[in-house]
Amino acid sequence: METIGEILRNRRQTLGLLLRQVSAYVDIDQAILSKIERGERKPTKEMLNKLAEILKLDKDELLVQFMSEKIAYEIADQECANKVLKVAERKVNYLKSHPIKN
Amino acid sequence: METIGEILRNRRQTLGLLLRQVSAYVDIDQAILSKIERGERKPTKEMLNKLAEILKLDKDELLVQFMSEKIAYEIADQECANKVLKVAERKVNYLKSHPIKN
DNA sequence: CTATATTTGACATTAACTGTCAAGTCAATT
DNA sequence: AATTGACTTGACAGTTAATGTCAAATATAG
Repeated sequence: METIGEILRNRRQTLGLLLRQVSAYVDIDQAILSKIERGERKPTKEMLNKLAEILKLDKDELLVQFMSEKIAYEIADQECANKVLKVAERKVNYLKSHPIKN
Repeated sequence: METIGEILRNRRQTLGLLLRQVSAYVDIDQAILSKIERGERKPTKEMLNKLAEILKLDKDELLVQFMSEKIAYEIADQECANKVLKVAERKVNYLKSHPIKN
């Protein structure tokens, strides 16, 4: 199972790009990109979009990977992780089917 | 669909308890409990456990409600919310089936 | 009106997150 | 071994977010 960081790093290397080049495009310090690739920091959505662009990855897919990873790590230690996800799904559908929010 | 806050408040009122009494048991300021019940603040897991005790609610169930609500609000605005949950489930199962972490 | 319950907001404290930078490691090359 | 280039690491400062405390404001009941 590939983490976001691994996806980004593998893709970057496949394309033969350097940290320096990618981080310049995304407009962040290369130290940050390095940390993101190693899972030490989390990218913002803006960064993700830029990364998807330069690495020619699907933006939505990358976002899904990112958010699901975040959630998974949040709850993986819980006995009831799967139940949490099931209930979350019900709540999401409820929220979606129901009009305005704040 | 009942929020955590509503669950707590309804239950407290059903039992005829005052904010003051419950907050004393949980050992927090009653202003905080008031805010929790109205969704303005999030309880910690410790608070949740104490609340479950004094309100005679199932701890695990309350935790599930809490975490799923948190997740639902995090992603409900996303087009791909359901996909995120599906992928998160796969990741959770992967993490669980795989030995140690950090 | 007053007494009790709850809500609200200002405030201070603390924790978490961010980006920047310089020094450090590591591998390949000369 | 010294140099070079790519990447990593940790200290630091700045910003934002979360937390608790308290007193004043509202509301509700009697």
